Amino acid sequence: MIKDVEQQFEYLKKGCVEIIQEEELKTRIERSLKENKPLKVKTGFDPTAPDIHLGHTVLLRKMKHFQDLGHDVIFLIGDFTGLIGDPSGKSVTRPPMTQEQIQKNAETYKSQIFKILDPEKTIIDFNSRWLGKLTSFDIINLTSKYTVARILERDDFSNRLKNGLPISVHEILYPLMQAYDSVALKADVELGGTDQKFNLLVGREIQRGFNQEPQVVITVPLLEGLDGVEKMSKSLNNYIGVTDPPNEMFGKIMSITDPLMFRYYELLTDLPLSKIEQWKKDIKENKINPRDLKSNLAETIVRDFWGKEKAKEANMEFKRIFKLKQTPSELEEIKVSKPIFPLIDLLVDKNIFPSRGEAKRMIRQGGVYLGAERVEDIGLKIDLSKQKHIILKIGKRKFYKIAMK
RNA sequence: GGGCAGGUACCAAAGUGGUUAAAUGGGGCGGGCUGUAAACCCGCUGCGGGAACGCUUCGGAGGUUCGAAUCCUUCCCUGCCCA
Repeated sequence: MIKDVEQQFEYLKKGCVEIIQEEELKTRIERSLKENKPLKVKTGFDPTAPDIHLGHTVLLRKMKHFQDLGHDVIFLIGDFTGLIGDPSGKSVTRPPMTQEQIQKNAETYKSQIFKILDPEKTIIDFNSRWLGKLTSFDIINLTSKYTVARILERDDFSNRLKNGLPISVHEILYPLMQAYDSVALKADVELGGTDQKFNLLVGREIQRGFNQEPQVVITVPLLEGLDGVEKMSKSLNNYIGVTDPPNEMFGKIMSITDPLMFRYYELLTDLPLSKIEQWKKDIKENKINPRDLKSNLAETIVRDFWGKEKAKEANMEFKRIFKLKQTPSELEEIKVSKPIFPLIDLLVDKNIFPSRGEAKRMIRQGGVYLGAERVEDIGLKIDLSKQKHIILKIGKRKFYKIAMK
């Protein structure tokens, strides 16, 4: 463990967008060292989306850095604030989650976050523990410590206000509730994505209101998703999940754009910036093929989650399929009970397409292949009476093996 | 409580009695070119049907009409102004 304040500070600062305030962080580190008392570092997570993707790992990696230095990291599951949902314009109050659901999601989180965090050093907590106990009096007391004008400063709110969109009262409570978490935990530091900056700052104000020393706020960048524009999220379906199988993970990374590749290098690997800058130069000067750099990135990331062997295999598999145009060595098998049946039926029954219209459209457009042949006829029947199985290919990357039961 | 403006497909946004399964843009998907990159080109994008065609959609429920997303009634929702 690093005993020097400046060194700790530098270690923590790397990769952050903002630290509010830097001096305060140094002071806290110093005190923590002197009193031999770890800092309490809080990070909140949504209870309804326990599927961790690479976007979350940017934050998790920073949490890990704090753990490396011996500080206490609190993985806070917002099971109570989840009832509100971080304001996003869709101002629906979500039904409360049952105890079982919460527990289940927590377990899922555990199984995923410990690919990065140290299980021994991670404290998992739930904010319903204190938010659920607040009385009406407590809530009024809490709301008295902040003003409407300041709440409405929040980007999302001011935009909606400007555009004549609704803002429900419960939504403006969200930042206050999240802020109260910091009071309840007596947090020294709160970590979050840059989109959380407002909420994190309210935490400081509310802590002051409760006569606590305001937390240091640290923001980390939001990772762009596969499209390279929107932030990575499950709902936009532009994500790479930490539980994605090696081949899938590898493939997804290979599909990103070149600029995004550098972003991923920066935020998802430990490579020094100087190296990354050098590569950018090399590409410009045609010294290096971006494709090779990308497969290197893919292998590096897959290795972090699946180990060296699997990562290598994924790389080879990728080459086999896309470079050598061979079929994957392992593919999803579809078992059928009849030897002869219309292809369309299969496509819909096995949920490859949501409707017959969609399936027909795809065939008409030449996106369906059987074996090496592109399917031309919508009414085509699959015949398994002469061969054991047949390879079905949808688009460029989906493969299935059809065989008799 | 009063006045005004709105609620259209994944999103944005046209359409104000038939020619509208609903313009256009974005997104998504497929094809071509490639490095599963970018850019670019072509196509598709409610459900069923091989097709002809049929069926269900324009906040909800009723109604007028041969015929409604378009007119009427009512309810729900949103924004703005006034109180």
